[in-house]
Amino acid sequence: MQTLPDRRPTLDDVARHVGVSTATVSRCLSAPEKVRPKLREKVMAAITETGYRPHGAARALASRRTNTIGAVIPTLDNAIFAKVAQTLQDALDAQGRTLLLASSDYRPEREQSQIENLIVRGVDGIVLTGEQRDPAIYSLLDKHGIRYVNTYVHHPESPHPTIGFDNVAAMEKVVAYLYDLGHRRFAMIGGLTAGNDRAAERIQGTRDALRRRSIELPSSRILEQPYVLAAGRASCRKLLSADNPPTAIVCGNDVLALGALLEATAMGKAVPATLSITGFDDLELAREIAPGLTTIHAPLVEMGRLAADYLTAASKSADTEVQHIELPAELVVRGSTGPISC
Amino acid sequence: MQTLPDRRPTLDDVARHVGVSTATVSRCLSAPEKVRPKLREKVMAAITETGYRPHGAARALASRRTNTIGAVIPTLDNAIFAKVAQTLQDALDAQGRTLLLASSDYRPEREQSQIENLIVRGVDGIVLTGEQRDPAIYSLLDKHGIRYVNTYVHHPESPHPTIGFDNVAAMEKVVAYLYDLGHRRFAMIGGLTAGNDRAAERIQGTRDALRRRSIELPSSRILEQPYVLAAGRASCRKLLSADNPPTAIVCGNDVLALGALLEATAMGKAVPATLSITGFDDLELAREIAPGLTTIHAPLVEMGRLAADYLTAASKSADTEVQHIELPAELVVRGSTGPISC
DNA sequence: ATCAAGTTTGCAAGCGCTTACATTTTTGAA
DNA sequence: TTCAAAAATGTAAGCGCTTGCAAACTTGAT
Repeated sequence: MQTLPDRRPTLDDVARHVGVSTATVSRCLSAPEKVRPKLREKVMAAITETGYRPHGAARALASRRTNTIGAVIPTLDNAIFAKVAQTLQDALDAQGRTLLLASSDYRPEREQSQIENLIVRGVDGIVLTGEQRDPAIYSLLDKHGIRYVNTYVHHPESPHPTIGFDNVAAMEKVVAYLYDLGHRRFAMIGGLTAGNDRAAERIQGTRDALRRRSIELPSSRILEQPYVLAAGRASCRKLLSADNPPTAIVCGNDVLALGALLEATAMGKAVPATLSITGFDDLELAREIAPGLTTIHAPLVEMGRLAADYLTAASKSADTEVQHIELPAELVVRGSTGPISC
Repeated sequence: MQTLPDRRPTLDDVARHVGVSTATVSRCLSAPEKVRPKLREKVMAAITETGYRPHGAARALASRRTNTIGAVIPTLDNAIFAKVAQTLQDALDAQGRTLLLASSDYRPEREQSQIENLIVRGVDGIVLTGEQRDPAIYSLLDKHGIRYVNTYVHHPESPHPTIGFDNVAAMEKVVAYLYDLGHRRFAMIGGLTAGNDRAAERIQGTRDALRRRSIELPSSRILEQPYVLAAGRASCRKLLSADNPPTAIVCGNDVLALGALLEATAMGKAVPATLSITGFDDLELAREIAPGLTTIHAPLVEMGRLAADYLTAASKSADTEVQHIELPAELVVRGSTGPISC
C-alpha cells in the first residue's frame, strides 16, 4: 500500500515506512552509532526514498540547540566584511554549525533589531562588529544566555570579550611612517563616526599620533565620509584644492583611499612624488592597483577563525573569564607613499 | 513575590506576570488589534520588564510559518552578489520577512547542501543563482512545497521560473559594438564554466556573435579563469604576449576586466588606443577607474526586488503559471574601448 | 543451558508557541 | 433594565522532534 503524501514528509512517515519507532529514526540521524548497522541502512534508504528532511524548528525546540552562530556586520558592500563572513562560514561549517548573517548598514537601531532577530532565531552565539552599542543590548544578550564576541577592536579593559586589533596603535604606525618620510602637512579622510567606534578610533589615533609630534590636525583637514569611492574622490579633490594642501592624506579605509588615489591621479597630481596616500584594511585591489596602496593589513582570516573558535569553546565550558585577543595589524608599504619632495 | 529565572523567559512567564493566559500574550504579539488596549499595554510592559523575546523555533513549529526567504549566491566576495543580497534583504525587510543568506563558493555540491540547509530551516522560498543544477534538487524543492526562482538568467522555455537577463544577447551587444569599431582580432577571458551557466552563456554568446561575423575564436584565445583580479592580470599578459595579439579583450565580468586593464596599463599598452577591454556587471569601480570600463550593466537592484516580490506573491496565490521576467542588460560605453588604430 | 551485563529499541513526556473553539464579558438597541 | 450579538479572553490540542527511562534483546562467560 502506497501513500502519496502531498505534505512535507515527517519522521513519523519514515518510521512507519520501515516499521520502527520515531526514536530510532531520530537516532539514525543524530547518533548513528547507537543503531545497529543493518537497521540503520534500512532507515537511511527510507529517508532517501521519502525525501525526508528534518524539520529544523521542531528539532531546535526539542533539543534546545540550533547549532547556529549569528554575525552582524555593517554591510556586505565592503569586501572586508564579506571576507570575514566567508571565513566565519568556512570555520563554522567545519564544526558542523551554520552561520546566520545579518547586516546593519551602519545603523545602530538596525543593528539592534538584527541582534534581536538572531536571538529569536535561537542562535547559540553572536559575532558583533565593534563594541559601541546600547548597554541594553548587552544585557538582553546576557538574559538570554547568548555568548557573543566583539570583533575589529581590541579593548583589553572592556567587560565584553574582544577579538581584533588596536585601531589607535595602527594609526600611530601610519603616522610614524609618514612623519619619518618628512611629511608635516597631513589630512585625513575618515569614516562616519556616528555609531562606528572603529572609524572614531582611527581618527582619534591619527590625531593623537600627530599631536605627539606637535602637529595639530585642524577640523578642516578631517573629513568624515561614508565608505564609498565617490566620497574618497570628492574629499581628495576638496583637500587638494585648498590653500597649502596636504602632502599626505591618511584614509580611514581602503575604499576611501582608492577613491582619493583615483582622484589625485585624475587631477594630475603625482603619487607618491607630490602626495602620499594611505588606506586601512588591505583589500585585494590595494595590491593590484598602480601605484599599490600603502595600508594597514587587517587580519581578517585570523579574526574570523578565532571568533568562531571562541564561540564554540565558550558554549561548552562556562568559564567566566572575559577574553581579549589582540591580533597584529601591520603596515604594508607600497607605492602610494614616499618621501616628501618639496 | 519575585522569581529570578536564570533561564530564557517564556510566554508563560509573561502571562503569569500579568495574570492572563498565554493566548492573550501571544495575540498581543501577532494580532495586537484583538486585545483590549488597556490589557495590551500591561502585557507589553511585562514583556519589556522580563526581556521576553519569542522563541522562533516554537513559533515556527506551531504556526508552520517562518516568514523567511533563503538565497544561495555563489560568493560574498564579489560586490555584485553582495549588492543583490543587500537589495533582497531590504525588500524582504519591508515585508516583515527576513533573508537567510548562504553562499556556495561556485561549488555545486556545496550549493546543494546549502539548499538542503535552507529547507531544514523551513524557509518559505528560495532565490537561486543560475539554473543549472542537479534535477534532484528541483524535485526536493517541489516535494517540500518550497517556491524558488532562478536569477541572473532568462530562460523563457525553462520549466523553472527565472528573473534575470539574457547573457547571450548581452554579449552580442558587446561584440557588435566592438566589431563596428573595427576590431577583428578578439580574445575572451571568461569565468570558470563548470557548474556556472552564466559564465558558459557569456562565452557561448561571444563565440556565436563572432561566428555570425565570420570570426572564429580559437580556443587559445578563450581563457577560463576564476573571478579574481590576479587571474585577469595573468590572462591579459598571456594574451598580449602571444603572436598577433588581440585588439579587443572581452571579459566575463568586471573583476577580470579590471585585472586585464591594470595589467595592460602596467605593460605600457595604451587603452583604448591599442587595446579595447570590456567587462560585465558594472561595478562601482568600473565607473571610477581611469579609463572607465565599458561593460554590461546588470540590473541587480531590479532583479533583487522582483525576486523578493515574486516569492511573496507566489507564497500567497497558488497559481501554477511558471513566470519568466526578462530585465534589460545594456551596454555602457566608457573609456576602455575605442576604434581600432593599426 | 544459564544469566548478568551490555546493547538496541520503544514509549511517552515534553520543548514554547499558535489557534480553533468554548466561555466570559462588553456593548448597545429595544 | 434586558438580552442578543459582538468582542475579548481562556482552554487545550497539537506542531515534529529529542531523549530519559524502561523494556526487550544479545552476548559471552560460566
